[in-house]
Amino acid sequence: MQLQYLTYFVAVAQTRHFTRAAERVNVSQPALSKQIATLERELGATLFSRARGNITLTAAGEALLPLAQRILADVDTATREVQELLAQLRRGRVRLGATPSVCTGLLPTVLRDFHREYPGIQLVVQETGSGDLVRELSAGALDLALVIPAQGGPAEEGALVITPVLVEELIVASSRPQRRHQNHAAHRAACGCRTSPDCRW
Amino acid sequence: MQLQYLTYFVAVAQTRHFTRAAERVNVSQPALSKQIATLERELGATLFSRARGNITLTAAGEALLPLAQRILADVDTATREVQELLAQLRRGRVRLGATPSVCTGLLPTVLRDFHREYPGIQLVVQETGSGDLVRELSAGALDLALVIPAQGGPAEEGALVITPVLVEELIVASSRPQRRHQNHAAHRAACGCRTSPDCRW
DNA sequence: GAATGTTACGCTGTCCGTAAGAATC
DNA sequence: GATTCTTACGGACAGCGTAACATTC
Repeated sequence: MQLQYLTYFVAVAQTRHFTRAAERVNVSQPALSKQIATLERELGATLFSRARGNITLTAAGEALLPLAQRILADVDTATREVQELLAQLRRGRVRLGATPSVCTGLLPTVLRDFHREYPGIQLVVQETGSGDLVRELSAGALDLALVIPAQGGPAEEGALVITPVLVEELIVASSRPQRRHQNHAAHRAACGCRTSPDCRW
Repeated sequence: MQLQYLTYFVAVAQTRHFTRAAERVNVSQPALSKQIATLERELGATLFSRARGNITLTAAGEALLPLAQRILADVDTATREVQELLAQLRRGRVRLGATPSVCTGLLPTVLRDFHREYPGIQLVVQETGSGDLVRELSAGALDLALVIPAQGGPAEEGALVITPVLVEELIVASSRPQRRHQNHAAHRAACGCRTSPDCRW
């Protein structure tokens, strides 16, 4: 099954005329005729009753028409929706908060990549501590904040949504041989992974 | 836009894996990969975030998925509905009544053609006068009757639906020169055509 | 013979599979 | 080095347009 078939089918059904349908879909009349024949063969059903100068839909054609129209409309909607989404993604403003360590270590690369992909998005970055960031987020002064969660792992904070993004290993360097910091195992158990599935860093 | 694109797109969206999606739709992985790329180029939007071993939908992909699924489901429904309709058309019974003149002149050819196209339809033909036919039709003993309408042309008869099918010229043959029967002009005016648009005889 | 749909035929573009490449773990 | 996605390339096939044909008015 091809979308083209349905386009041609609907054109003929609406014009009740092969030649005029061909003009409407900008194709030669024999090409359209053949595609309709292919569709009919594929369905195993005659779709049009070809009386000279009086093309009408058969029962099978009547059954197909509404679905064909809906399918074509959906295809149109699909492309349009994606386009509209892109248009929205291409302009706007994001107020992002982050801790000093994040701002120094991770943000520069991420912001560069983001700006390259969405040059129309205005980025406002605020650098302060995790506590302040959460408060400003709650107050609506920020859209997004990269914070270091309190001991015990991520948890819901009122109306805020928290998504684990990155788990870092903290290593104790010492002059005496020593095991890795025990919190590491706890972190992995809490998060289930080293890097969140949503994280592209 | 091709339906194939949407099929491949949905497969990748559901498996979150190009290789496994390719297996599911029975195509080589590079072929699928290329089609997805074509779809993305056509929409002007990236649909998947390709992180190694962690394919996820982008916002555009999320927007497209439900519509793509609906379109594919509709295509499936369309073919199935036509098939079911055909199955119904292929078996059944029609009780047809007709006047003696119709049974003699027109029916044989029509019945032969009809039976050739719908060999599974059982045809029961009853031959009697127009009055009786209408009565039996009203009583539900017939499904269809070919009658000669009362003078004055076709009209609604209770719950019956009447469709003009054929207008015949009646010629007076005489030893003296004479005009065509005057009713002929009246008939044409009433019916608007010599043969009804629905008539293939 | 004019109008209209179908069949025939060669051409082009699209899609496919195999093979090679690139990137990540 | 194994896995996984992308790029390259040659072949097969579907769809197109022109032309010829068939049919009906």
